[in-house]
Amino acid sequence: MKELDPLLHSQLRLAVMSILMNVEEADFVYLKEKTESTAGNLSVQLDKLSTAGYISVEKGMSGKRPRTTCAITNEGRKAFEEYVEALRTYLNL
Amino acid sequence: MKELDPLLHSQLRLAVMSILMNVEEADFVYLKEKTESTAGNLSVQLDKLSTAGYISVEKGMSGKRPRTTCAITNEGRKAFEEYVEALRTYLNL
DNA sequence: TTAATATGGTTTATAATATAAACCAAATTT
DNA sequence: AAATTTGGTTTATATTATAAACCATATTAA
Repeated sequence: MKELDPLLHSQLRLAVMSILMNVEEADFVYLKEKTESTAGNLSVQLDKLSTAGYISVEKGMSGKRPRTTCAITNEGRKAFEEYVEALRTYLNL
Repeated sequence: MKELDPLLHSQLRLAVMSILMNVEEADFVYLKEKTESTAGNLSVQLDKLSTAGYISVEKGMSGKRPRTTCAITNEGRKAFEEYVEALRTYLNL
């Protein structure tokens, strides 16, 4: 049976990747609301995805407030697709 | 976003459930070979699935050697199907 | 016949992971 | 000017997965 990329096989990281697959970019606050996660948990998981090269993270400013924007990378897209393929063999889809 | 049943969202337990979805029953040795897991890990994960009521575990004898046979329960089948449904929303399948 | 090895596991210790709590700086409101 | 909100990060803790160590019986080899 195929390996399931452990970086993607995590509920929160998978949710984030799932969102980023379908949108040009998304900011921290949006991801937090959509995934109903705590800020701390989200911060940690974004770091991991970023370190793995699966997403890019831009820390900028929106007016006077900080704004962190995330987008999926090509590598991330590829990894996500491979993960889905691997999962199919488990789910018989 | 839907919750992913943490009992099923584990590579080894998911692999076991996946196998048991497609077969009447399977014994310990077969599951170990198919999943390429260590005996210890498999034993622990089978216990968890059993405790959750997702599989039944029968410890018997095959000739002079012990033989542990597993089968999915209706509850397990239902949980697996719900897990697949929840995952679909992440994978856009 | 007894010592070594294989079979089919379980129990326990450890490493990895996810998660939340505590914290921080700046902006806003009271 | 004190309290609260916003947008996070860092660190501590709880949970989980995993393998290592172990156990009992059976088989094989010396």
